[in-house]
Amino acid sequence: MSVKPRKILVTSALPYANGSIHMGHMVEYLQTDIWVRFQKLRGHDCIYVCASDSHGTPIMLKARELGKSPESLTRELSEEFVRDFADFGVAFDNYHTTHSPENEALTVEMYEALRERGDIYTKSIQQLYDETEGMFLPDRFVRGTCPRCESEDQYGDACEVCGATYSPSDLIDAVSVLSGTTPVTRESEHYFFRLSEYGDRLRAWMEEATLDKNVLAKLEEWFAAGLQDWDISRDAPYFGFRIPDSDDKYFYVWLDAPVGYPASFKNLCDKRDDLDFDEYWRPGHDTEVYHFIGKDIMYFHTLFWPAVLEGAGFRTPTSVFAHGFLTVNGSKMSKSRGTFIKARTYLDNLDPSYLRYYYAAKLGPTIEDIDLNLEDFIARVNSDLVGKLVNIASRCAGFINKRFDGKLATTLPDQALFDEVAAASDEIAAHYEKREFSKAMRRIMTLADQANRYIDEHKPWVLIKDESQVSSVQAVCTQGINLFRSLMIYLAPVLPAVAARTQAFLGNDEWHWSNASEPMLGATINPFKPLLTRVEAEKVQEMVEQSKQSTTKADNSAAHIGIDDFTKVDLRIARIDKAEAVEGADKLLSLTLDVGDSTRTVFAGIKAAYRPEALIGKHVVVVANLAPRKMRFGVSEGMVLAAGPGGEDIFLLSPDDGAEPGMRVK
RNA sequence: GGUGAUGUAGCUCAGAUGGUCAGAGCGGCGGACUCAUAACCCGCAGGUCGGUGGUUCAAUUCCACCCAUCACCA
Repeated sequence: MSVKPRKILVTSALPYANGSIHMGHMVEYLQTDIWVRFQKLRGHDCIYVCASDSHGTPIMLKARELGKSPESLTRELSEEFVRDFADFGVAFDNYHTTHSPENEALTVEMYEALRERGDIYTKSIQQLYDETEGMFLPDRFVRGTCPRCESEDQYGDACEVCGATYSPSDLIDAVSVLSGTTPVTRESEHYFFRLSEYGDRLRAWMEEATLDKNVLAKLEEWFAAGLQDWDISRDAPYFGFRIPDSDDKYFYVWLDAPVGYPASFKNLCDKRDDLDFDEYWRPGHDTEVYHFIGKDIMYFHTLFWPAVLEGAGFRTPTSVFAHGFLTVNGSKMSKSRGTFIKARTYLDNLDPSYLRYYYAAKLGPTIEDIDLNLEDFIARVNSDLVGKLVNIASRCAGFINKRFDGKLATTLPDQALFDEVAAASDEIAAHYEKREFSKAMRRIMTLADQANRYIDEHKPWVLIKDESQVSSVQAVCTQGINLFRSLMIYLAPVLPAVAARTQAFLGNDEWHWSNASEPMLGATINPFKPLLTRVEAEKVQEMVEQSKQSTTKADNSAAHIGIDDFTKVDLRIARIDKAEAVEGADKLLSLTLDVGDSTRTVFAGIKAAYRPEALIGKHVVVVANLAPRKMRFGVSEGMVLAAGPGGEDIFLLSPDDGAEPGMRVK
């Protein structure tokens, strides 16, 4: 190609190092990897960097819970991440960590540049403080009763029941998740970044960044609400970088996390002598920088990050590409259903090529969620990849190998058909470039259908029986193999492993995107071995089962308790005297219980499983000394024991005949 | 609660300044073939395009409201 290669730097969002990589994460890494491989195949200089996001309160606490230092926790997880990604064929040019000297240096440099400009100021704020733990509490570490709907046990930032948003101090009966004690309000000096001053520059940036319309809509929404300054500091104890000139203030993890992009790139520059950091991160160069992210972190990447870069004298991203979330079988990933599938669990059972293709077949450039429907996954992969695509090579290779000594013909019998496939090159490339992977896959599969139809029409298995027609068998199969080869080149970004096997099959064929338009003739190919085998439904089932197991194991691993702990729970037999639906509650039944010496009212979330009238007279087990809870519908004075995942599958515990209300369970 | 997105055949998804825009793949059914990892080829089935109103000669496509799902609210 005569076109000058573009210089492109691509990133995926940094995985947070406090848990394993799962199928949802993989949407992003596979989407990015496919795009990067496409750019490389086109001959561009494309660099793909990533890193582990290694700071913040959740990591600090997770490490403490496991009895490790945050450094070793994040190092171990990073090693796990790297293995998972590599096994999925995600080919980073560099993988680093945000807990690195490069990141600290760049974060401090940006901070000081912003401070010099006057874009940093301090302000005293009030925040909840856990006196037992000796630390300020992030919103998610405070729970209590929603101030609006009075639902209990809600997070400090929002109510999951009524959707209200508020600050932790608004909660009724707020409790620290860490110590269980009631937090107090304390003042603390925090550092703020004047994001509010950046409205015009951000607007200018979003014009030139050619963002997806959904991203733009979201940005407009935020602009309409008004840009607020950003609190970039956190109090000690905190796992992160200390703010210069301060003893006990740290940079908020979201300040240094995106700096991990240039920091990882810096780390790569130090290892290679053909890369210039400034060419990619200072203004005034014609390099391109793209961030692939999930739709949940758009705020950080389209407002804070460009503003910080702009203010600190760095270049802003060329664009930010946001994708949607993953659902499995139509719902959020669920541990109890076995659809919360870790990357490693998948790899233990299935070929990564399957998932790469399946995601590609569903991904577009929008923030729409995509669904991993496991039945559809099996059907789609087997039908498209094995039945259609690989089949083209499989049905031609035998003839070439057995009858023609592996030698391809020197001309194509149907140049027009080959030209049609070659002519799709630009269209498919345009789809890849715009991240319209699903359109690219559809186009490629339509061409695969044509290839199969061609073979069907020319019937080499019939021709081979007529000695005078033998040479046309070689021609037809050479046509088929060339059609297959071109399609595999188009698919190489999605299926690098299958592409590599194909290249070996074709005699170590070297590939560039443009090779798809040039037939391979007269060459000798190798014996055909299956390039990809079918997805086995049992393996998929096995993967789901293992995903269920890994969570039950976690449930069972709860620490042992002593008999003293158990006897603290006052379990009593109770008889249901009255049961009725609660007005306005979808799940609750109001139960009036006879517990021997008294009656009490208990709300139980069993409406979907039991009809009220069927419960009257039934004996159940109740936690009698549970602190009364005020609910929207009244006070619940205990808890009825039941098992099951929920919904219609809830099963009340009941004693054998003879047990009387008030008897203690022990 | 506010804001945004999504809701099209059993499944996964395309689609249009409003008028051949009711489609593809898979599944299903029927047929053909036997080179191929029971793959491939031909044909059929058929969903009032989430619901209710409205604008219009005409709406799945525009508007309003409602319902469901997802996300964000720094």
